[in-house]
Amino acid sequence: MTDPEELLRDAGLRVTRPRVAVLQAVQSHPHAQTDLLIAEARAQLPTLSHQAVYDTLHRLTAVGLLRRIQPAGSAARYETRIGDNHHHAICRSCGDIVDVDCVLGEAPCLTPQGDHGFVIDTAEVVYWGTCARCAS
Amino acid sequence: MTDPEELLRDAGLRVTRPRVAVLQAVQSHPHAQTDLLIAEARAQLPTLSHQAVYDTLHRLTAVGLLRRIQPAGSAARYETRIGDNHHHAICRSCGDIVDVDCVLGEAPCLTPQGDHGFVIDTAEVVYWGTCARCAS
DNA sequence: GAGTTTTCTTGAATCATTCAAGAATGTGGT
DNA sequence: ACCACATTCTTGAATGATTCAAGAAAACTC
Repeated sequence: MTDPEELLRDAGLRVTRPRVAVLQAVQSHPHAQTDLLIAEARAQLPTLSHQAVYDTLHRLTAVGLLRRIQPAGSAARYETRIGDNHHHAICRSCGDIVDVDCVLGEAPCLTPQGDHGFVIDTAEVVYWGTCARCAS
Repeated sequence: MTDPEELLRDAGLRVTRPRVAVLQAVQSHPHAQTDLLIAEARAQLPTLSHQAVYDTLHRLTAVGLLRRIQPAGSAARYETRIGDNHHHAICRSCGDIVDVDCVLGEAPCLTPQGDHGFVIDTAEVVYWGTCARCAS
């Protein structure tokens, strides 16, 4: 199911032009930063305010339609692939991000030692390196 | 070896009062954010500028004396424990960070599948959850 | 189609961080 | 110890992503 209107309605949110435009922008540009999403959404809806995009991204993240990624040294990024415990590889050179399915089927490190009484709900893994293009 | 002056000299850096004060601040406040480190360093050196602290933190990170951590939703944090591939558990409620030694002795997920040709040098793991105090 | 609530626009504010230029300080050689 | 030079520090302004606030516009309900 990738229809923006349907996704919004099923999440219990009002279906508005700004929300549809933002969701489509994220769908077609995975891992994009907010400023690119603003530009993309404005291609559909030129009068759209940046604030509406910020609001929408927060809202969609809160209801679970989007996942927010905030790698060190980068502004926030968003993706629609959620709930499958995948991780990310980030290029130190160009900042490009690709999805990575963890080798270990299950969430790998969910029971660390010496956790000081933490109740852990998520293990987030980021692979830092150099992408194929930058490596050559 | 934890003597600030010696550490700086061995790293090939000039030993200055600001650098000593900043390094001591990080040593005694692991995972602290920059603003706290500025305050702590100023307890030793009241005239210290914030810019000197930023410069010093960058410099010490570049030469490997410090490690920078930038969890989602937080300003940059620094620690002196480096080079041992340890990870962090972060409390969603209070933002507290504790060190965690990974269950798997070796860097756990350094050979992900479908890496799209990435040359990966580091796997960073962040455990998100609730700390003991906030859970009660 | 009217009312109510939610959402959007506009414009200003915030915060961590960075930039830039001149003053101060550390270090190696005499 | 002192000098010269390079590095580092202070000061003050600028940046950029994000948030705050108030009124206008648009959805959904009946």
